[in-house]
This record gives sequence, C-alpha cells and structure tokens, in this order.
Amino acid sequence: MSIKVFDTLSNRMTEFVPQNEKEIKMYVCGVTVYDECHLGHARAAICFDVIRKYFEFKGYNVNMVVNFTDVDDKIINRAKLEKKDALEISSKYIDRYFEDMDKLRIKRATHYPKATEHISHIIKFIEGLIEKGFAYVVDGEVYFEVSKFDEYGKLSKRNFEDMLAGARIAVDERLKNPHDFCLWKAAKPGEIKWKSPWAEGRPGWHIECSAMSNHYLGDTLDIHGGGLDLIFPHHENEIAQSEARNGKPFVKYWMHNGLVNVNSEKMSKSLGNFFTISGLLEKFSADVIRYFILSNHYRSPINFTPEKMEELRKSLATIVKFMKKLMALREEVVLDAANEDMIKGRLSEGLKAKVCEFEGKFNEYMESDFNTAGAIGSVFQYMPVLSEAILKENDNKKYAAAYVYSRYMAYLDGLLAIVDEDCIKGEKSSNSEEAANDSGLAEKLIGLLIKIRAELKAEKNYKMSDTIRNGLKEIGIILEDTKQGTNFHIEK
RNA sequence: GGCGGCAUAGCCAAGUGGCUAAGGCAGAGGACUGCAAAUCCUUCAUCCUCGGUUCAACUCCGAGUGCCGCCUCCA
Repeated sequence: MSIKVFDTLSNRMTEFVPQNEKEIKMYVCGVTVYDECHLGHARAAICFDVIRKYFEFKGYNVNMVVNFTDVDDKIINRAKLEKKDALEISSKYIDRYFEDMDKLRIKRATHYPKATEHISHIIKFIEGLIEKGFAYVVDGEVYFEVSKFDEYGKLSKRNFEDMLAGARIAVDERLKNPHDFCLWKAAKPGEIKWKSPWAEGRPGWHIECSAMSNHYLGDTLDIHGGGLDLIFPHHENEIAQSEARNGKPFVKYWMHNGLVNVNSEKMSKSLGNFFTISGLLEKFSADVIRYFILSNHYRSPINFTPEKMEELRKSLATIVKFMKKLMALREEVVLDAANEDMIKGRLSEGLKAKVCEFEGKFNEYMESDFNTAGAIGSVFQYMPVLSEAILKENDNKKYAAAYVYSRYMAYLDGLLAIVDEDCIKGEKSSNSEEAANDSGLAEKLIGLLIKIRAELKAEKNYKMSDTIRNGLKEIGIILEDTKQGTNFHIEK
C-alpha cells in the first residue's frame, strides 16, 4: 500500500511518490536558537520524527535536514541583554536543543546546518535572484520583489489586496511593495556581520532555508515540513525565492503540523502559559509527552492540560503493563533474526493471523497521512485479542508471547517511541522478593513491613494489617496483594 | 476586513456514502480479594442546527451558529 500525505499547497490528500524511488529528501524548519525549546517545538520534532521513521520503516532512505537559525534579531537582542557574543548565545541553545531532543528520543537528522556556516551559499543565492531580476538593492540591503513572482501567495492562499487589508505591516518607503521582504540586512554598529557585495550585514530569515535546502538537497525537495504558523510568511517566501531562482517546483509535498494550545489558549510567552521541554520533563516522562503528541492527529490543534497528561499517563501505563505481561509470559525467549522462523513455525495460524490483522490495521492508519492516533487505538484494540490468542497456544505460549512482544515493540518502541524497552525491563524489580534482596535500605524496610503484615494477615488481624497498608499509602507506597505475595510500587 | 481549520459519548479522541461510529480516561455491573488495590470480563454515543443531493449521509453540497488559527516574530 502506498502512503498518502496531506499537502498544504494543493490542500489535498495525495499519494506519496518521491522523485527517486528509494530516497526521500526532507527538510524541516528547525528553531531560532535564542531561548529554550518549548512544547510547540517538541510537537514539530516528534511529528516529523515519527514521519521520518515511518518512511524508513517502509524501506526508504531519508535524507533529513533540520536547520538552525543562529543569527537574527532575537539572538542579537538577547546577546546585547546578556552582554555576550551572538554566537555564544546561539551555540548555548543549540546544545540545549540537542539535550531536549535526545531526551525526547528524537532520532538525529542527517544534517543540522546553521545559517552562519552557509553565508557564502546564501550570498550566491541572493546574487542569483538579483541577476534574474527578482531582487533589488536599497542602501546596501537586498529585498525580494514580491510582485515579480506571479505565484506569490499560492501556499497561504492570499493575494495582495487581501493582505493589504490586514495592514498591520509597517510601511517602509524604500520598498517597491510593502510585502517585499529582506534577503540581506545591513548591520548596525556593533552587530555581528559578514562581508557581502552589498553592505556588511547578515542574511534575512527566509533566505537561509532556501539556500541551505538547495545546498543539501537540490532544487526540488520531496517533503518540506514545519509548524502551521510558518506557512505565512516564511514558507511562502521560501517558495518565491527558490522557484524564482531555480525555475523548478521547490517542494513536492508541504506538510504542516498543528499548534499547541494550553487550556484552550494559544501557548505564547506573552500569555505566560509557556512550557519548556526541560520543565515538562521534570513532571512527565518523555514517553508520556510523546504519547500526548501522538494521540492527536498531527495537523489538528492540540490542547495541553495537566489533567489530560495525567489521564494519558494512566492510559500509557495500560500498554506498559501489557508489555510487561508479555515479557513475563515469554520467559527468556527473545525473537531475533536467527530464531524467527523456528518461533513462527511453532505458532498456530490463528495467532499469526491476529498479529497480521493488527499490523494491517496499524499500517493502514499510518499510511493514511500518518494517523498515529488511530494507530495507537489499534494497539489497544488488539491487546485483549492477542492476550487471548497467546493463552490458546498451550505449550508454545512463551514463543507466542515473544512473537507478539517483538511485533508490538517494533511499533511502540521503534516507531512511536512511546514505550521504552529498558523501562519495561527495569520496572520488573518492583517485586517485593527482589526488593528484599536489594541493598536499598528503604526497600528492605518496606520488605520487612510486608513480612510483618503477612503474619498479621495470617492471624486475621486485619485491623493492624490495614494500618500498615494505609500508612504506607500515605507516604506514597502502594501495596498490592496477589496470590504470589505482596507487591509494592512507589507512586510518583 | 481577508484566508484557512474545526464542531463525534461526562471528558479526550479516531473514522466511514450503506455493514457493530476505533480507542483512552472517568462511570456502572460482575469475577477475584478478609476488605482494598491491581487485573480480567461486561456495559456506556446516531455524530452542532437547518436545508439540499442520493435508493441511502454523521460522512458530499449550501446556509446558519459556535470555537480556533494565520494575516507582525513564532514549531
């Protein structure tokens, strides 16, 4: 089955066909590195991480480029404020970016180009635009002449009259048209600057993406991604620059992720409802944050509330418990390339058909414009179905469990990264018996209390045994009686 | 003012021109338990309003209402 993607330019769902059969050229707008990354950045990163991984899962080789805007007004302002060099600021936040993204289990892109490291490409690109008559020089600065590019507005679906009606742009008398945008900006005294055929200065915002995508991926990209809020003016301007210069379609498929709201309001610094990734990671695991993002369709707006996160945490715990159950059932059997045929040979056709059904459904959702929410739904749908099927396997239960475990993990860990295999293995040790052997003093004490309580229970002294259980609960230790004994876990 | 999007159970959230409208959380009932917890099983919607197209619409079209985003830097 082919993959269908929603393309912002044509405003339609279309079948995905890359230019080269097996290689995908993908460019996603990264961040301007003047501050910490927030939940909105996380959403874009997670969405395109999964999209990229899914293409790879389908056998494509993805050449993914994510840029850093490491010079612009905001960075310069911040540098002035902190009395530092602009590049000091940007490199600090680039480091922070990678810290956050690594924690969120974002697979590294193929390239992370920085604007400041491609000044010569940018200048060359601007020169090309001037030569072709799409750009003009004013006082050492260069502007793109929007009226020269007939298709300007095709991505954001606007025209000049509509845009002038909005009239919230400051009119610069030097410009031929108020919508002309800056390609090269002259430096003010003391600002970071580079030599150019015009005044000493720095590139405008939009030009870096055109120049760097061209440098790494060529004239036409298969996919260009970014947040919905970048459609205008950023992506509109990129199209104008790239198509004006190269005379070819810039992008085959434009993909835009929806924005994040907080308590139904737009998340923004001015409203103060702003969540940084590092701040969120103190309260919620990376798995839950990813699960939050992926349980909505990537193009829809998504609303963040702490209550919802709690709800999702419980929901995700259900999946984790299922995986732990499989882990126990499979005993020591681990499916790998060497034993896969042997294991499959032992399983009934019925079980294999159910797994196949699940995978078919999961993939059907993913192939339909990366519907992760639907795909996750199918994960839940098949948990009881597969549980039952495994129990029917009689002597081969452990092989059945190993098989299902490996199939589920391919999606949950490998693709969506909402369940961490290490976490499943690690949490196994919250068993009281193991805890008693543990060197931790607290755990030894809990083990002792559990032992005392077991004796009280044997004497039917429920009043005292409940006192112990309730007392532990008050300090966040939850006891659970099972046939094998009492387990405990610590409530976060 | 211009452009675009959304409206599905108590809440969150997929989806489809006709077949049982996924799934999660919460709730209800049951099993298990000394009682709990956890777990398992069962159960819980006719899809904003009004028109139209159609043999058939929640799904397509039109109007209305409501919410949201973009039009200025923004993932």
